[in-house]
Amino acid sequence: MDKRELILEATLELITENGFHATPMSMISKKAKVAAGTIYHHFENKEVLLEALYAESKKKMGRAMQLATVNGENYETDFKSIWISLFIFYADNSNTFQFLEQYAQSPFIRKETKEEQRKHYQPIIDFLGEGIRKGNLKSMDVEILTEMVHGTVASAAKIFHQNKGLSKNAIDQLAQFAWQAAKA
Amino acid sequence: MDKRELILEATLELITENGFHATPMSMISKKAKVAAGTIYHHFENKEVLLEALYAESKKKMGRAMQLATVNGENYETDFKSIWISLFIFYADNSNTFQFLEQYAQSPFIRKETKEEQRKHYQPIIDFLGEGIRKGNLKSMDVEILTEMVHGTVASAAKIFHQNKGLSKNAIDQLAQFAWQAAKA
Amino acid sequence: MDKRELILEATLELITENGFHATPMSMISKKAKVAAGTIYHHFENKEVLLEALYAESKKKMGRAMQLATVNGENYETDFKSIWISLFIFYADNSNTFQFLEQYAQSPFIRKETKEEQRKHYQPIIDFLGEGIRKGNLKSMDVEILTEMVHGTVASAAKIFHQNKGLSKNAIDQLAQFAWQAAKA
Amino acid sequence: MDKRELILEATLELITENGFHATPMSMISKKAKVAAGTIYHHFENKEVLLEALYAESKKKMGRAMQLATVNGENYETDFKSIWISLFIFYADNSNTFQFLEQYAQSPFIRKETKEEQRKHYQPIIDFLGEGIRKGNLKSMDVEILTEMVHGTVASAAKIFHQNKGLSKNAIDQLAQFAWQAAKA
DNA sequence: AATGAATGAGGGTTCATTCAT
DNA sequence: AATGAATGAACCCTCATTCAT
Repeated sequence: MDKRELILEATLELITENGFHATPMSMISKKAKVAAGTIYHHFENKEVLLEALYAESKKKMGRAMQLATVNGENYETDFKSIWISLFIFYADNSNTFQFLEQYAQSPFIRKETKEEQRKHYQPIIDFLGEGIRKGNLKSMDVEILTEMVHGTVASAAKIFHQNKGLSKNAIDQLAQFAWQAAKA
Repeated sequence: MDKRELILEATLELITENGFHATPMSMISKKAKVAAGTIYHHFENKEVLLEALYAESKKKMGRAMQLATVNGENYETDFKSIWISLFIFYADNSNTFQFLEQYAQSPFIRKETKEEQRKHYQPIIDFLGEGIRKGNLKSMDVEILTEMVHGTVASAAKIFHQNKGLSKNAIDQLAQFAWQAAKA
Repeated sequence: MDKRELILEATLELITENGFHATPMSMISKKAKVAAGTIYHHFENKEVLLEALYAESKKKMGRAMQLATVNGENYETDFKSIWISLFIFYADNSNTFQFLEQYAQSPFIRKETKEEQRKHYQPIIDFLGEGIRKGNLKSMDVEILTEMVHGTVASAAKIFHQNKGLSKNAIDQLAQFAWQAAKA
Repeated sequence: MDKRELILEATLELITENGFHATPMSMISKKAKVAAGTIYHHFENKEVLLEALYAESKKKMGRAMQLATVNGENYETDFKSIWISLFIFYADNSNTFQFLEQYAQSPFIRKETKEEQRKHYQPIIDFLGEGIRKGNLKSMDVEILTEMVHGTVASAAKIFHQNKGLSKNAIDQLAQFAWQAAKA
């Protein structure tokens, strides 16, 4: 397996468990079964490693949302489909979820990196923007609405991980929670 | 001013800015204008200092919510009043908000500490539980509903701090967002 | 004894023996019988430690030259007296001599530090300048003459240390060597 | 061009600029446009590379002095001719000069290597020895005299490089400085 | 209670060297 | 002969904590 991949994986696991500063490079190298110096062949330093992990995670999140079945016939159905896709991604990838939550606003990630990775989030912004224009959603600033809707997914995922699971019914109820909040 | 208070204040400010591990005790002692050893007269070690800060912050949050005018006449009005009280506390105390968000789930805070500080949160759980029983709110697990509603406040506060402000109108709209989500 | 002094002394000894990069801070701390961190209480980092040592050494050199008996009656006698004073300092302080020779032009010492420490050398420049004006010495650029005369002292000191000693006679002969070179 | 030669050249340039320990093998390999491993095909390790460079440099110095026109008619003229030949070599090859000055006494060069490379210096020792015997030069230990005379060349070269040049006149004056110092 | 110099374990990072290709 | 990814020991430096004052 690619060493770069092994390092990123070990980093994700350790960093969500211990936090950035409580995860020494030596611990990462041990978990990745790689020499300490090898990490530095692939990542300039610890910060760059973190940023690479952030970029990788955002990319995966973007891909997950594109798996939602959106056919444009019924806005509510499409909305819930996207909501559930993201929820499932967060539920299935607890480390990635925690990592993104924790580092989204941290000073470890440079503004430019965040800006650049925003592209993976653009489709959902567009979808909500369209909903606002068409009158399906509340007439709000689209950035604010996006943040609020995303907040409902994040809260739901947090509950999922605390509970170590959630029934199909409960998930649908939470999607409904989000939909009623956002709809016009 | 009490040295203990000065230390806690300096810690809050520095830790939200830099994170736990990127905030040396020496930096705290400098900001608090206190000798390094003095911190250890008031707090056994760095972790204990953090836990004390957590307890203090939760207490303040609890007090803020008790300022809401809840008269029991109209459930929706009371719901929004509490929602806005908490939001205002988070808006006015950005460091405390950030700190609680960041460390609520971090491994730095021992489970027992978290459990103990839950008491400050009990009134709102009771209020929502009553709403469910009375049929004002969705019939959901009260813990789940509480987490979801709290999530809307946290998202709103995050937006407030990113935007560096939010109009009265926008705040009311966000309270409405939460209410429509939660109501039966 | 002052820890700062102990550290400087250990550094001088080790650095002349091994060179800057071959002398780990851990080695210095061990020789000075001081914890590694203690060095950093007295010197910001390794480079600053080196610069402090340089400044200290230049100061000592300046003091040594002021011990020469210069009465202004006979220029040749005064010239040789100064020459021998500096020679004796270099002979008696082999480490300081080696250190100054080695680091005088090294990139470790910042230009500003060198400029600043030049003051300890000013008296001899003045003395040689006066000799040129009065016709006692060759009519040359005073900086060049100073460098050449200093070179003779340095060469003599090098010989002294290689030979592990030099007779009074030989020293006088070398002072004479320098005088004949420099005199008009 | 021969890779061995490229490596030696890169090493000379980098080592005079940064010093031995501040010049990683990777830096040398990059400058020489050669893979890291390739250096180890030509030189057993870093120390051996340094010693090879030392030997090469001493050889070049020896060759330069042999270019002096020495016809045995006038000792003073021959003395100055040799002095100037060496000076010109040091002036033209600033890196080699610096390197030899810096590493002549350093612990990096083994005694045996230094002994072996002394052969390139033998002709000048013989020339000065003859001058002493014939009464042209001061009656001194020939090794001491050689060191002192060489010191004047080295000082002159140092001045040359600091000044970034020196007039023909000045050079003659410095040769005269050396001659008056050494002559009987 | 308060101070701050001192400690030394442990962190991020570098780099001489190896070895499979 | 030549390559360059990989190694891991060793470096500089930081910082939680102690303790004599």
